[in-house]
Amino acid sequence: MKNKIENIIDAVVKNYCETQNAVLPDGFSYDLHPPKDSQHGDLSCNIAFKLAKVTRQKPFEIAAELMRLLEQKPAKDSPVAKTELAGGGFINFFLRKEDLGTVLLEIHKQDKNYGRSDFGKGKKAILEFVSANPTGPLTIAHGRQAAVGDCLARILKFTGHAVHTEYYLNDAGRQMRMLAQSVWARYNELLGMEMPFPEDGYQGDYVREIARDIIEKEKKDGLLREPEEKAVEYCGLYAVKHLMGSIEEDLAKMRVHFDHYFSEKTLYAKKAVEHALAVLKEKGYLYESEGALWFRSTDFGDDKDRVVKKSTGEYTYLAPDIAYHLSKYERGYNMLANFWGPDHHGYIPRLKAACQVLGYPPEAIHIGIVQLTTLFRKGQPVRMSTRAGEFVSLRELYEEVGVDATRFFFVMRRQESHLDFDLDLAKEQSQENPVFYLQYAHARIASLAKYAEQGITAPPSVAGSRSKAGKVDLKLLASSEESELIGCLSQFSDYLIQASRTTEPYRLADYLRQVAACFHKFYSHHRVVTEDKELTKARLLLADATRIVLRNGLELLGISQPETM
RNA sequence: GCCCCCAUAGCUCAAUUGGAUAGAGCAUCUCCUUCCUAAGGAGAGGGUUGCAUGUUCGAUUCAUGCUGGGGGCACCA
Repeated sequence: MKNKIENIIDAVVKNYCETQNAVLPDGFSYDLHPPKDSQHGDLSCNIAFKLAKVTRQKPFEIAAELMRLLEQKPAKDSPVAKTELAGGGFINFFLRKEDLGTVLLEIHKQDKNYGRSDFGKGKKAILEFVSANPTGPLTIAHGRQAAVGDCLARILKFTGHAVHTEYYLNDAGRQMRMLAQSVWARYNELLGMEMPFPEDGYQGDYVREIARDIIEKEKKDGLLREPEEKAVEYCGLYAVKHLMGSIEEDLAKMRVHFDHYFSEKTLYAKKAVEHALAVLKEKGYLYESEGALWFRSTDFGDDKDRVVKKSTGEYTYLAPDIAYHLSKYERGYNMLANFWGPDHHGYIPRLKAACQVLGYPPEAIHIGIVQLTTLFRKGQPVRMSTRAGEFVSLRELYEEVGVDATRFFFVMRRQESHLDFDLDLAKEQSQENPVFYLQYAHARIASLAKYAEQGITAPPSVAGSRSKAGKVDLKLLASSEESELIGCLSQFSDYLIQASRTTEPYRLADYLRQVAACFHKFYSHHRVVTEDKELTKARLLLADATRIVLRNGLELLGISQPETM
């Protein structure tokens, strides 16, 4: 429906430009969407204001001229019932009720595909997120990154991108050695040997448990008789395997899927780091100073140039990371999105710089921060500290409040904003809980459909209304609540595109709340199943279209869609 | 000291690439159920969008400065 209006407007604008001898600049665009105030019509357009910039004429006069042209050459088959000039230059379109409602038939026809678009045009996107070092269980912070990244992956797929998700596994650095040494120290301690615990070692109980596992399930006290170097290495490998197992288990429980776990180690094995630095050098962004190798990241807006190879001959963290991103480029991904914790804030400019050198245009690079979460219990913040080993793990969270609430709370705010997570609210199965508000709407519709099927007046079932959808009289859905709900449902795809463009899944969560609110409002104002069979049919169609949007939307958020509550 | 982010109702947050009278939820108060799930709905109160200047037909949105809060400034990862 919107497309039809767009075509009409485009034709008139073309016509107008010819009479004015005006040429539209590149990237010229205008808005066409339902206005906040439904009194302003079903679709509102700001084209006159935009044209004013080009032709330097008054918006109101332009709009008046456009209206004149519109009336002069009315498009055949136009769904527009009335056009109105208002607010100093807005052109408002009022659609015929029966045309407005055709979106409901569209929703039924497309069903699980309703909301899909080709916005991404098949672009190959690679999403990297979580990428937690396997030095402990996943934390709440990782959980939010997981939820945001996974939702975005689902949304990008739905909006026409070829999406690949990856977890970058730092299995080669100093923290790995520290983990190995920590486990080795606990191993010795458990066997009654004297051994000081490493100064910056990992204090958490899980380290001791891993050491105990090695003793009980694998080696008994055998490691003591091996060369220390080998024993430590064994501890490290065992710990990584164990921790990654637990991490993957958490992610699976959270319904977060990764297509690939990319090991940092493999970069060294393939000499990929040398290769990457050679590329930088070839492009002229590498230089030597004070015995170290530097990347000239300041050419791309970084504060200072960055060392990639220390004077000791070791690589910094940045070097393999550049190699990793070169691999993304060489594997053909033309859009990349990374989600990191706030501690990586200052690291963004240098990696963006690197990605640009490697060949990515700036607009294809989306490196974003997912801010921290503070848990609240009884109005008080819950203390979390990884250092002391007393953190609240992601597992504890989703086991306490459930995966649905966990995922929803994690994505319901813009990811760059700090999140307050009210544990009591998330567990409460009540009106105050936003995730239940959505699920309740879905369950209500399911229940409504069941009721309709066994209704005394024998109205058509929802399934039946689908097959006979063409016979539904859409004009009957004329109340403001019904129009509002229809308008809301028709915007599903717009919001998904917006979420894709900004890489912000919270926009979908926000939209679904609108859908649920519109439905609840409609439901409480109008009885769906009545003696009036035609009206019942139309309203059931509307309810079922709402169900489809809610289901598709919740699916994209990775949240279940209960039939009963 | 330098750089980045944030500042909207008492609280938590929205406001569609700059659009019409800045909206929800919570909290406070009032009301709605012989009838499809009241886990819902209707209404009231609550705002100089931190301050100032500028750009614009139009600014919560953009620019500059200031105030207040958070984070970052490694040959760490």
